[in-house]
Amino acid sequence: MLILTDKPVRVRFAPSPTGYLHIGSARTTLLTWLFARHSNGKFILRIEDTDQKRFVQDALDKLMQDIRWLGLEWDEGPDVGGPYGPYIQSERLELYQKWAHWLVEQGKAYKCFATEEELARAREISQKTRGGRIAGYERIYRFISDEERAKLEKERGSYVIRFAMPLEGETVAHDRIRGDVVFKNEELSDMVLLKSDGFPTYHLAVVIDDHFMQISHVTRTEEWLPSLALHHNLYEAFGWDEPEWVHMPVVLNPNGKGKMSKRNPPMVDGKIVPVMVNDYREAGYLPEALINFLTNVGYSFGDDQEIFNVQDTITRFDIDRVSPASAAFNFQKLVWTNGVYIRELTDEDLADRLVPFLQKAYGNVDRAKLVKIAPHIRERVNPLSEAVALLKFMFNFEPCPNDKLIQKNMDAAGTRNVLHLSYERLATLTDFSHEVQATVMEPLVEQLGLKKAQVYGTLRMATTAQQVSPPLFETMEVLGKDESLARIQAAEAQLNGA
RNA sequence: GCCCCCAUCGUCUAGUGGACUAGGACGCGGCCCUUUCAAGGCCAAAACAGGGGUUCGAAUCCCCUUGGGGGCACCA
Repeated sequence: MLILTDKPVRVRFAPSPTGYLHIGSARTTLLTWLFARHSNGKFILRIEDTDQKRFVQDALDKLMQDIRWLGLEWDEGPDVGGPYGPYIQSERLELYQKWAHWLVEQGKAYKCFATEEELARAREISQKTRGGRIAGYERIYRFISDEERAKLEKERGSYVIRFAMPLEGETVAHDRIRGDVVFKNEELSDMVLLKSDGFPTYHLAVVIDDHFMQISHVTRTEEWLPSLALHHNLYEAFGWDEPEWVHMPVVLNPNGKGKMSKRNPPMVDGKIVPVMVNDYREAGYLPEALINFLTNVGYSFGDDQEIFNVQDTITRFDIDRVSPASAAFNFQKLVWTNGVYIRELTDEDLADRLVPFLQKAYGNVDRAKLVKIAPHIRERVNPLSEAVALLKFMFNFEPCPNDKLIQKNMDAAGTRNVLHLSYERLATLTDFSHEVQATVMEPLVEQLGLKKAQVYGTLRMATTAQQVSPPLFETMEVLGKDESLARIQAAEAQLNGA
């Protein structure tokens, strides 16, 4: 692909601080960040808080926390500063106001005094008389005389500033991954640039900030494509060099119907698929797995490799390989990817990552024990929060009732017998390793003429009270001889009492 | 409704006019392994939306249709 700009790469992620980070935003942020890192450019975080009505306390902190958790560090931003600050739009109001009025002076924008009612009426008339077309209905104050304008300003006081779009011809903007995008000017509206409260709209703020922050490439999702004509014309009106446009595909629901949305959470296998990055962290998805997975939503390296680390991803990333087509969120593949990463963790690392989940559920946890059990649960905890249920027997053991103790095709007497004989054999061991346990237990199974599932199932229920647990002998080894035998004995006693 | 974007297995995708009897991965199905649950191994099913062109030759280029997505605010 031909290089359209030789300016140093400076790209930004510009969220509106309304809550946690959306998984779709995370994907867009990731691709933007990869582009910056690959190009040795700058990745900038800018906060677009120009809607006072949507202000959410704490949202900024949550947002930054989520982005950092993913490992997408920014070079310039609200907390780290930088040469083009401030990086919060509400702190840049004067700039927007100055340039909005400059456009008015140049005759490229105008003050609009329309009330909501006037606008509604104009829209209605436009719809009726123009074959359903509503573009342009808002131009009621575009062509009035200077005298009228002065009069209205005196009478009404408040106004918005609208951009005067070209009325005929075409607007053509070039997108890096879509090529030329053509708009018929007669279809376009005069959008509001400066609201009556003096705050800019997104359209004005984004163009001014991107210009003054020297943004080289505007990366955002497809949702913004319809306003590309406006932004393109704004650059022209200001007489500024246009950045390169890069409109990325959106992330759709797992079923491909509609954007991922937390308001209508997608379902897979009857379960809700998390939409916010924060939910993935709390469920126990590894950030590196999320990054790996997200890289392949709407992007691919072109080979058959599925697992790659961040460093390789940065090195090999090529923005021209971003697909123009929207992509469904393949939740099952994310789960699989997460499993791959979990299995690659060392015992220590896995234990460390497990601690917060177990601590939350059971209070203080013994890390040394976790390290010991780690190899036996590695392929059984995906996401990590599943460890809470799987390891309950270690941290909050509650003996199981007799009916659970008694296995398929067995009765109380048989079960008691299994427990008793197992106890006797295991009690003789000085080495309680799982290998040695097997050497005494396998012959017992044969001697009893029972199935392994029956004998081991009985012991599993006795020692863990769980239908599902790590492998039995390994589990008893970690539990220790004393504790294991005590539980077996207690189970037998419980059965005797019945 | 109008405007914009998009179109290969169920899903993510490879593919940039001949190497395509279309490759990989997830998922699904089967078999194996197995003390539960996983993990793992092997095998299989599964797609170029349709129609016109262009070309010696089209999954690849063009047009139309259809389908999907996005947008139509003093929200971003």
